[in-house]
Amino acid sequence: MKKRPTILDVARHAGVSKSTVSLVLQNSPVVRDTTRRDVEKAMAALNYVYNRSAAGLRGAATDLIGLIINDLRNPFFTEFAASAQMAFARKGYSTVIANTDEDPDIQVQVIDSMIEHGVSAFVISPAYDATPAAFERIERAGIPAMQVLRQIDPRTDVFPFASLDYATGGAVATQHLIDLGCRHIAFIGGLEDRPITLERRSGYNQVMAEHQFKTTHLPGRPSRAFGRDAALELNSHHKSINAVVCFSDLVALGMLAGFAEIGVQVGSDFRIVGFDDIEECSLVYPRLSSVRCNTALFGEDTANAMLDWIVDDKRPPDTQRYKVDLIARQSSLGA
Amino acid sequence: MKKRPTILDVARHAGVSKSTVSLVLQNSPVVRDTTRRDVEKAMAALNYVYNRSAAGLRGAATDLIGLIINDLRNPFFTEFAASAQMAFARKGYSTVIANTDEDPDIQVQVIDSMIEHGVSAFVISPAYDATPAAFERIERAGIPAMQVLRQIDPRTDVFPFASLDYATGGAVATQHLIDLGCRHIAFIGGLEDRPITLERRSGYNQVMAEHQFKTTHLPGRPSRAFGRDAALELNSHHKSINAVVCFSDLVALGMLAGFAEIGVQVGSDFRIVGFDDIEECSLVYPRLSSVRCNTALFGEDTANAMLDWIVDDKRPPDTQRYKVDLIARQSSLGA
DNA sequence: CTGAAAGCGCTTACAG
DNA sequence: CTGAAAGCGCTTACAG
Repeated sequence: MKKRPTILDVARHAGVSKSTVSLVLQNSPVVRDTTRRDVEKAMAALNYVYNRSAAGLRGAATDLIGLIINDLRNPFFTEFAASAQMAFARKGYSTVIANTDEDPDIQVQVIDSMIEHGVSAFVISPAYDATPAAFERIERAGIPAMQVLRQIDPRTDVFPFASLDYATGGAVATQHLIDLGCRHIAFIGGLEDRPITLERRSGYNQVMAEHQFKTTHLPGRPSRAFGRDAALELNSHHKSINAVVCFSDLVALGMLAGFAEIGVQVGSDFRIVGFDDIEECSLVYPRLSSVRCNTALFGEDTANAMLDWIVDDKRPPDTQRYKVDLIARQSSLGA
Repeated sequence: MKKRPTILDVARHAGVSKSTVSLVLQNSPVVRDTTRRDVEKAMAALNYVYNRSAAGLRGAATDLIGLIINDLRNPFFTEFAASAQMAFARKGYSTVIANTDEDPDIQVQVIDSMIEHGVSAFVISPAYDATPAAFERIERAGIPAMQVLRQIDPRTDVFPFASLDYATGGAVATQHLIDLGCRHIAFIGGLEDRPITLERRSGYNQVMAEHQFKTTHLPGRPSRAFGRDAALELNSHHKSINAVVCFSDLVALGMLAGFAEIGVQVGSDFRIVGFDDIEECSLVYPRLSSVRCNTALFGEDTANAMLDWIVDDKRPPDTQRYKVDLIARQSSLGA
């Protein structure tokens, strides 16, 4: 673990001054091609590695992006994070990812740490109950930050918000079931009072109201376990319900498992539409209808929007809603 | 976005020299408590943020760990990465995560980038077909690195390897099915010649050989889609097979879906054991028996092993195999 | 196009 | 316990 060569070593080896080496490093057009080649040869020979700490110290912007995710184990967020990270990587940016596990304290801690590391931007899918402290620190540090998927700080003029058009998704799913002849449709899952629950359910509420159908909501955690319980619950206490829009695919998949246990035929006896369209939807039996959020594209677009901001100073709109689509499959259409 | 205060500003504000501030920053015991308090008050008042680039430049080790994952979208790797990241975070280390998507070129690129950022260690679940270039660069940079889950570089004395005891897992799963009376057991899934496939299958092969039972292997991608196809395939062309050890839970879950489609009762007509024990196993119907790998613990232990290495200079063993357990559920035991 | 010089914000001996 | 000084490896004007 001997000392690494510096630009001075490279300069000596190539027979130029260290400024010239620095210029080559920055791809300056001002350096003669032959000189550039000499320098590059020297760097290769000496096994030179660029020291970003030194560069950052002198004022050059770092190419580090902080990506903070409330629940990295959830496939939906994983997909988002992986897509964003790869989009950043394609443009030469490195990503520091942290999972906060919905813990506001961890969130503050990782934000502080990333600020110290000099990240040049934040993309945050925040934990709920985040204290204002989290965003305050970012604001004081003057670092551009976007909130995605959950709007915690109301000042979207400071922290632009990007998410998916959940309300429309809920509406389209509900209308789809009505078009199939369903009248007794429930909305299953989602923790009460959470913005995302409210958004997804608002579309359902609105369409049901338009048709003057009665709404039913069984709130609950967005998990398979809750979905399974909900299926059993509906079967014993809400016999009239014969179709559901689920808060998430995990809930819908749990319901699929629950109905399989008690022998209810999903797709004919009972129709289900999930939400998110995770990969598994097209692979389970029966195939699960779902509102596709195209998380991968969303992650990529968010990354690019952020790069536009920090590179070209083109600030994203205060609020951006990406389109969602209904993917109809066996669980609502039948076999 | 005004300039941030430096230790010099803090020193002035607190009426001490900047060395003293630096000492406080490093929690040196040499500073008087009252002085420390003054300095801390000044830092709070000025909204001081520590500049790690500057510190790193002067020689202090960075607290950055590079975590490189071949497929971050796979829940198994997500779980590993999230656990490792959180274990690092608990000890005050930040993690740069990159997903290589099995692309050796991206892998080389992110390794280079992380070296430039001065990561003080690498934990790598490498892409297959990685050129030796990837590890060579790390070696030349003299950065401690562990390979996990896949051993690409044979020099485990340089790059310690940590994984799970897959061979024993395969053996235990097979023996479990034999204990239940099965004789015609196949091993389903896993790409041929991949080390992990060979390891997981070797346990199966060995136990089958001990009992002088005939082995059957249907290789294939570790995906739900392949599992579903394999179920149909077995049903039409391998009628005698009535039990399987699957390469992964995804394959097993796919088979569950496939058998559901064609009306085969899993748990009685046919027994299935998966591999990995992802969360979903205990939530599908029928509950899926699986070889539990305890990925979360593995991720945490790996992180701690790495910290022992870089903090206390306690190098991990060349090869480490973490224990796996069979979790028997309905898909093998019956309802 | 290239060189010499100053300085980014810290840490590290070294005196006191 | 605290101060003054040097230096980490770069970048950035500024001359030439």
